[in-house]
Amino acid sequence: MSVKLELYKVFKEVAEAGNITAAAQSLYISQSAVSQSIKQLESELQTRLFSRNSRGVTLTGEGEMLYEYVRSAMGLLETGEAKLSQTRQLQMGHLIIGASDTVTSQFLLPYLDKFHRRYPAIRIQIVSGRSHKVLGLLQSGKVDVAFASTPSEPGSVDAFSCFATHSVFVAAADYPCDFKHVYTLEEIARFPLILLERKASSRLYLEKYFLQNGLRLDPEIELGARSLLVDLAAIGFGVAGVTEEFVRRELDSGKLRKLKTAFTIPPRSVDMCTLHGVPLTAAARQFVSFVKDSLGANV
Amino acid sequence: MSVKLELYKVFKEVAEAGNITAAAQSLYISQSAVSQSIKQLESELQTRLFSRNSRGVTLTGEGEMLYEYVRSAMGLLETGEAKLSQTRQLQMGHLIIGASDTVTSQFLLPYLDKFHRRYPAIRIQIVSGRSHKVLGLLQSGKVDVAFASTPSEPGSVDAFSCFATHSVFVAAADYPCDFKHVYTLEEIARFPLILLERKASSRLYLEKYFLQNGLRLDPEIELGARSLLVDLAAIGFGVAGVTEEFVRRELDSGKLRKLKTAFTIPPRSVDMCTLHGVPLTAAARQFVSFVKDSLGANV
DNA sequence: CACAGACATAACGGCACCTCATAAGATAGA
DNA sequence: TCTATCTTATGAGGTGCCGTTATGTCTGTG
Repeated sequence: MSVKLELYKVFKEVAEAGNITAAAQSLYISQSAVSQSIKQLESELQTRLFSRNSRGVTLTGEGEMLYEYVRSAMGLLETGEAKLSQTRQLQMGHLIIGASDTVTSQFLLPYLDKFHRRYPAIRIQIVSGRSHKVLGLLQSGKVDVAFASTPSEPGSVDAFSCFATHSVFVAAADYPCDFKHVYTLEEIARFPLILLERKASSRLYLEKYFLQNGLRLDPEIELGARSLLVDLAAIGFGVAGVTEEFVRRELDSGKLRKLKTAFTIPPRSVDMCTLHGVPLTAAARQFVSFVKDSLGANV
Repeated sequence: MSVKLELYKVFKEVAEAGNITAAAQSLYISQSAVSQSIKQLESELQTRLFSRNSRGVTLTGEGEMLYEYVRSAMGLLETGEAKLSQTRQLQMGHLIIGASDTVTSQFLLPYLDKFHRRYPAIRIQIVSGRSHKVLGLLQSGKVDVAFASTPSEPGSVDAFSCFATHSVFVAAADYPCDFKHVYTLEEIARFPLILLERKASSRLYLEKYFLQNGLRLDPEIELGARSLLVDLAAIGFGVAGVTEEFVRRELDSGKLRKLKTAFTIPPRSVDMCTLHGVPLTAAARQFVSFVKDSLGANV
């Protein structure tokens, strides 16, 4: 493979033209240059590739064999370049997003829908997972974009805040509690609590906040899925610690009511994260600006 | 495909090394050159192919896609070159010979056998056909070497005389004729004759010779295969016009006897023909010198 | 026999590529 | 936090290669 690859390009052209002069014209170089290139290639391969006659040149047996390989190889490179060009024009491509189910359904869905309608040739893949997991996938290059709260290592990822989540406590409208009363931390902690399982970052965040104020959270019920949490709260099992943005519908419909509190848990931001300094694929780049633009317009 | 192919060689190396400096060492050029090449490739493809970080470089999504194509393409070129090299060393290849069945069995066989034992990796293919047909195949490049008598266009083919064939008339030892008598053309023509079918060049040659002397040959029996001719003559059907060299065994064993003639039909040469000015494949070249050397040694 | 067409050869000139040198970042270890 | 040592990027400059022009050689063709 020490042969200069440019020579193969000339070789292919000559083989197809069957005529050095014509090949030279196709290549926009002089006949002399082509002649010399073929000579050089033959010398480097130590094989006669063409037989010359007065009406042009013809491939020898060996030349014909080589031509098949060269043709395929050039074809491959050409299709590679073509695909690259398509990708650049977002006419194909692959976008892998890491996000939790909640973020996907509560926030991402409309963007995915719009993006997919705008660029139907781009395959979108969602890898489901919590903040920590998807950030790991981002670091290892398994996903192009990750949606997470509280990025662990701020230095290595670029984060764009998409929306804030507020932790609140809710109960069924007919739950035996005073919705007019302004509850303290201690009072909240004494309710029969319904919380997410401990792996969820919002649960950990909540627990941490209470602990900072000297209180241990001891939930009555722990659940894995957010929808179950809402359902149990709605039928009056107790007070649920939830993210306000994700129960907006139930609050609006009156199915659940928010408890007034004397304290305010600082909101947490859900960020769209990409690896710092690592170039995105065209598709990912487009998706990111897509989301940023949409959010920027809304502000 | 306007991209300089050399850049792909560099690209592949860098992709595999994951490190520009290391790739530069593998390519025996400076790090700077590699850096510039990658930059140029990315600019020409208008696509970021690598992401740079302090410990080296990594392929982007697009780069990875392109790499697969480039790797395959380079692989193809490499195997092409490898095959070429094998061919040159006669460790593989293809040799197509055009010859009549008679020439093959009566003359070629020992050479084929020896050649094949010497270069077992070379596939030998025999295309069976008479002089005219195999010369046509030679002209159109379907065969590398053709064995024929009386080449039609002396200018365009190189012919090497392999052996002479002598037309003679034979009969069974007990055939009612005088083997002491010296026959004239007319006397021969009056025998019940056994000849090959008219397509055979030796038959045509014989007919032509008689015609030049004002005689039409009117055979009793016409046959397609030489062995049948011998068989029929042997059981006394008549006098057969044959090529002496091809009935040597029968003459020696006394199964057939030659009739003495007052005339001598000029011998015809069977030539090994190759296209003039057209380079042979390594295998063909080797076979031709093989035959020439063997015959030269015998002379 | 002259001419046209095709490939080969020779000599030269420019520019692309490579090298050297240095800068700029990032990481790891003290 | 500072330094040593990786990495890649960039700048400047020389030279070898490649392509150009011009001419030679050969072969069919009118």
